[in-house]
Amino acid sequence: MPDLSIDVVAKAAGVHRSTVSRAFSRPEAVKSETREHILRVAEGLGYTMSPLAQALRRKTSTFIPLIVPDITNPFFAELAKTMTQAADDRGYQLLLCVTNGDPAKTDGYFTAMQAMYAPFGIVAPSTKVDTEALKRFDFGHKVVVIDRVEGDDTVPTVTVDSRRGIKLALDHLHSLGHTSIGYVSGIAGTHTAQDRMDAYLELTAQSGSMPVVLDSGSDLDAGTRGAEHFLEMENPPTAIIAANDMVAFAVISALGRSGIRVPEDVSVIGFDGLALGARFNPALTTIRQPIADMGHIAIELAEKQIADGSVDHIVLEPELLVRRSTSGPRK
Amino acid sequence: MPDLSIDVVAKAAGVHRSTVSRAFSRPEAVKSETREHILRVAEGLGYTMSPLAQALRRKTSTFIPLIVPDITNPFFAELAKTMTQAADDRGYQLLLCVTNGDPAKTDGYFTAMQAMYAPFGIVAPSTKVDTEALKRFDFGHKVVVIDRVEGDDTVPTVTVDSRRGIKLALDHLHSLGHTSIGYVSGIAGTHTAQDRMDAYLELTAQSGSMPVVLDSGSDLDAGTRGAEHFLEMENPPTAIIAANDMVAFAVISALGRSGIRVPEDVSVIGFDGLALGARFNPALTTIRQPIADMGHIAIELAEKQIADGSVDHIVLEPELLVRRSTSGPRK
DNA sequence: AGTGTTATTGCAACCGATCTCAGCAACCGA
DNA sequence: TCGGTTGCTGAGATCGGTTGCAATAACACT
Repeated sequence: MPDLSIDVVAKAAGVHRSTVSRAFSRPEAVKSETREHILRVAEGLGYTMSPLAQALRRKTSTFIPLIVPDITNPFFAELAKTMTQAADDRGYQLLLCVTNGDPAKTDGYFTAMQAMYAPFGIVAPSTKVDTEALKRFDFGHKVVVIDRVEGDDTVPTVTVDSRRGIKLALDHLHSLGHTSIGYVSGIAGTHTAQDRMDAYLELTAQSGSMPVVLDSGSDLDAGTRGAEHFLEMENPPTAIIAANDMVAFAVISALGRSGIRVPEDVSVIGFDGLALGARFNPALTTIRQPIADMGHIAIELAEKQIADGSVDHIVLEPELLVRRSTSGPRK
Repeated sequence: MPDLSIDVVAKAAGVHRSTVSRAFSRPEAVKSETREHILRVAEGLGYTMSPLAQALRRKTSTFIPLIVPDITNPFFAELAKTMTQAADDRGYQLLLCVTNGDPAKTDGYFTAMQAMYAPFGIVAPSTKVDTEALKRFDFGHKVVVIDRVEGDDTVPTVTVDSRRGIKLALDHLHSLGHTSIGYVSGIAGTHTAQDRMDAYLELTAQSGSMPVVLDSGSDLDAGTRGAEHFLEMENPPTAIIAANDMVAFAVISALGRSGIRVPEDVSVIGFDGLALGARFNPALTTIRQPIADMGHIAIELAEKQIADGSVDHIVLEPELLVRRSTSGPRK
């Protein structure tokens, strides 16, 4: 395969480089028969334009980084999946960047994304977003954040209404007859995690019951610790809200290890709506986040910001997904 | 932030472009004090080289694509995670490409990877690898496959010894007293999936028992169907080997829905060793694949092939990971 | 001092595109 | 028929680096 450059196509089609370039990138600027001829020749040669060269010259590319802390977490995996699709649909190439929670790495990805002339980037954080860090980078590069951001309206965000989600969970549990409902907090130190916790505390207080926070840690073992705490209680709650599905899994697993059954002995409800939940034992009742929508919207927000400079903050509605991990309280 | 190019650094340091270039890319070709001076100036300016421009000129980049069918599948997610790390360590940038099993997309990624001058790529397939497709692309671009490849020794591969893994599972189950052991096949139509199945069939026959294939499908619902099949049997096996952890999850979940408990009523063992398995209910006994090693080795194989043209086929040893989903057969 | 090496650095072409500007036809109205 | 548009294409500079080659300086040796 002899190196295929714009010049060989040009020669083969008997026109100048610049005409070939236009035939591809600005079709209306070329007589249509010329264009078709060029396109045909290119097709025959199996030619495609070099995204590198394009990016270099245009100072803008179609690479768009998605920065996630941990791809092993199914929430981010599902997000990545739908976003790859969404990006593809619009002619972008998603570059998945995994930071493992290391802020230095996040920084590195930001500079890399600048160097690659990414038109914008998406960040799904595991910690509260450092808006200063965001600012440090040439703000010609837009970023949209999948979380709430505090005290800074200049960056577009997508989130789901945490309070509403927790309310759905609480209502569901109440309607099943539960009155003592515990809470195990989330994996990450995000605003979202914070919001869910706050919502739980407030709403529980409002309904006149006592909040029971089984664990408020923010690492992967919160679920396990929450379960341990539960086991030590004299009067444990009859239901547990987990701040996210992964934690719910861990809680149920740890409980099961001690012979506590879900939902017979205690109900557990998650938050996320992972596909995996349907295959858990028991299938997990949960608050579903519209992950696919979040992906699409994140990209739309970025494009919108570029187009007209507007900075939106979209808040999506979660929904209750009843499966098998919740039932009436044990008598 | 005024556009930072090699020229502004050169001017600031009082040397020529090419010297700056060499200071970065070929340090030994520059007098050490000059180099240090340049580096210091660059540092002060916050300058980094443009990977795009470098790749364009050098006709080789540090972008290395990892092509996976589905990032939502924890096996691939874990692979991606360790590979990002492994790639990083060696100065590569991993580009995660998700095909959703679409061969056309795979093709697309291949051409894209050529265009980006990727030195090589890694493919973790969901179907039998189409070696023809691999060949169609300029073979200057090396590919290493994470699966066995049939009838073609020109592609480096990494796999784990399927037969050995199945044997470990069988031995474990036998040692617990099981004699009737069923099998639910894997998600993907890979050679690996095939090998596991074949190994099960052969080894079971050798031990004088009857193989019981509960489902041989290759989609996500194999587990569910396998469980249904199990429930319909008059004399169901007392243990089940699932071709991979995800299937095992589905089997256990579906069984649980019908009141069958694991491991009390039936033992289930998976294959993969996903971290998730530890948080399943019950924690999953499984055959662990050294996923992290596979990632590192894949990259090493690629580098080795580039260096000396050698094409290796590495077969790794799996290991038994006993958790809670297996126990003695029910009396 | 004269000559041969070797270590450094500058020059300029090149990678594969884009884009401004200028040139040239064809076309329009007067 | 002539000046003014308009539509299309070619020239050539440019994006941010790399690299072979030439030039110069420094050093060694006879």
